[in-house]
Amino acid sequence: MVKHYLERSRIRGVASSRGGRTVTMEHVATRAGVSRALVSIVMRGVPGASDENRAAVMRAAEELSYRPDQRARLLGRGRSQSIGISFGLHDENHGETVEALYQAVEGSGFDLILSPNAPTRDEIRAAEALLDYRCETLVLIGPSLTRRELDELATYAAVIVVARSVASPHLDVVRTDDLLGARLAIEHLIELGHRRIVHVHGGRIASGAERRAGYRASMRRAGLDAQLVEGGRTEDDGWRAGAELLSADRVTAVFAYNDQCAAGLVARVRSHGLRVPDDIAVVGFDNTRLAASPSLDLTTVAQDSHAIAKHVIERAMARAETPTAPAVKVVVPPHLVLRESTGRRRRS
Amino acid sequence: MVKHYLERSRIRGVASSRGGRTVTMEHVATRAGVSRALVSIVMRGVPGASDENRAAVMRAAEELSYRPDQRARLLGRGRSQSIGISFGLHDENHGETVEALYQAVEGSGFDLILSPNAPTRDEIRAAEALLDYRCETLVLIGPSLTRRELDELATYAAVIVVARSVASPHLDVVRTDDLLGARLAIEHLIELGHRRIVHVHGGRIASGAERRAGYRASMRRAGLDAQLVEGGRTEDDGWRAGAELLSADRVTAVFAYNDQCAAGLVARVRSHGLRVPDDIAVVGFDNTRLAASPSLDLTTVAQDSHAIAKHVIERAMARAETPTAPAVKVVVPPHLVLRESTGRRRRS
DNA sequence: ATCGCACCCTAGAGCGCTCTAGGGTACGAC
DNA sequence: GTCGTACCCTAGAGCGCTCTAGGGTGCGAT
Repeated sequence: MVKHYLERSRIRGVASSRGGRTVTMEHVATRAGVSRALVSIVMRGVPGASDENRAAVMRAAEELSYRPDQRARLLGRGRSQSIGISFGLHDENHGETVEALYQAVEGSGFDLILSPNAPTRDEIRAAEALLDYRCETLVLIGPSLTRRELDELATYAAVIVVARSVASPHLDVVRTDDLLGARLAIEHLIELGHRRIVHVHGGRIASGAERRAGYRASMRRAGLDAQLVEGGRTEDDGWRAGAELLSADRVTAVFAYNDQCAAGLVARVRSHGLRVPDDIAVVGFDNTRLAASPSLDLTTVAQDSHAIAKHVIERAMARAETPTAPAVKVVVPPHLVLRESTGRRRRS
Repeated sequence: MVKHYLERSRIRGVASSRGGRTVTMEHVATRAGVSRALVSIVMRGVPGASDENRAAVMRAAEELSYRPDQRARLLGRGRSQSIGISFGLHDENHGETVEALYQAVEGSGFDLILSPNAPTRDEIRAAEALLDYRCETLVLIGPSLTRRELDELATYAAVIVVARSVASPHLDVVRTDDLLGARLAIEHLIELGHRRIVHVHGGRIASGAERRAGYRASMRRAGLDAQLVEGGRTEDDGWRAGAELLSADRVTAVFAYNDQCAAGLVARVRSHGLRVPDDIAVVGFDNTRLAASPSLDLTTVAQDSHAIAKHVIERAMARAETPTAPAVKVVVPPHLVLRESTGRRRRS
């Protein structure tokens, strides 16, 4: 195995000449005895080359272990054909979506460029980095930007907001039907015989309002009283909410904003000697790995990240065609995953 | 606010002409009344422009809301000056490192390009994507590639392995001193009076061997018997290991492979009515958010991700200068974070 | 023969930057 | 006045691709 990098040269011109580390299309063309343009045709997999030459080019590329330079590719084609993704580096659910996006983009000819946001790297920063790469479309997962900021971003590139609802006419939105999700959770609990069902809500976080509304509507429909307790997205929030629950009267079931919140909550009530689901049933949201873990075994509302990803990519491609088309809002139905935290085993 | 994208044209040439969406250096130069080269000088922030022109260029750029095209930038400079990062999309600890890397790279002139790996996107795939962007350096966080595969990657670009030790002479390594970490954990437990200390280990996972060795050495040093139980990196693994622990004899303390494993373990022993730390003390590794959550409040070995990131970037820059220099192995000391799972409160 | 038409293939002009080489200019020293 | 020397600035040649425009070639139809 040749250590190519040992031969690497600091002299700029050398990189593209024969023998240097960087293999370009030129080298492949020469070796295969064809023009650069034809190599381009073959590498892009478009029609316009004879089977014979196609094979020759592929072989030459293989032998030189040639890989097209992505930077040059993007620059060369007029449109960048790349989709920028801004996501929360520490948000497990975002990771799920990103993974699904990679699967969905496969074979579409588009590239994904990631730009994480985190406590020390805000969303504006993340989005700007994507703009610098001339992404045609910005996919923002669960953004906490204001509507004004989102609209401004939309002046620079097409923007698709995921996992949050925004009414702006300039933004495509793809999100889970949180209302339905909440309804599935509540109806399940009611069916199990619960009457005093509390919602530990997410406050102003993305989707918080929708889940709250869904909870309220479902309770009303069943003729039950809604009872809200402030929660949040983290275990800490759930833990705190748990304390409040313990002091509440005869609560038998809880619908939490998300799985993490539910986890903290479960930990708290368990630490007070109560059992889940016997003393208190719990439903989460998102179906994260955590929910599936045996220590929690949490009934939860699962978002269909594959469907979401599929729609996002479709939207992105459609936008690339017709930038001026009116904004599209896609709502994807979730489904309920039954586990022990609502007594799956008792039922079966 | 003008909706630039509404004016976007499919006609290729138009993009660079005045009035189109894409603002190029040319436009800024014209507006500021200078050459493209001077705009380049100003945008790069290098010396060679008068204060007067510098201001004029900045103003023109501002007015046109110009941002240099990153793709062209990378292509234009001979060296790509970009560092590719491969990380586990679902690994919380990797996220921590990535965030620290973004902070560390700040102002260095280098760019970070992310490529996640996940169950449906293997590490080879992730690394290849980075090669396509002509990253000078590949930073692989906790890779589970074989040494052979790593060595092969090193023939295409400089490779820095993070959070795993590899003996190859072609690979720089930056990692936490796992031996020391294990020692800190064990010595802490011993100091608290524990004698029967079990290690729920990580098997063949990255760092698993080192932490095991550190545990063994520390126990031996204290004249105690080592006792290993198979664990892993997930809560499930910890949960399963917990079962085995419960049947073990008079174990009073556990050192787990990582925080997640510890969490599963704690959940299991608690579900059997045992209390942490009263009946059993637990120490984790990584100091993830989870460890800090009130439901766990886990004593844990904290990796210094900022120091690690700093070393990684330093290494990457040094490699860019002297690709042929011998491999450097950097070991960063961790520290112990005391929390309730080993009885912090009792001590104070 | 001549034309029309696929089908292959290539030349060459970009894409939007960077950076080298070299041209002015101003000013102090001689 | 001449030279040296900073200091600014610009022309223009890349970087490694893509893609349009157009040049063969071979073959069946006329």
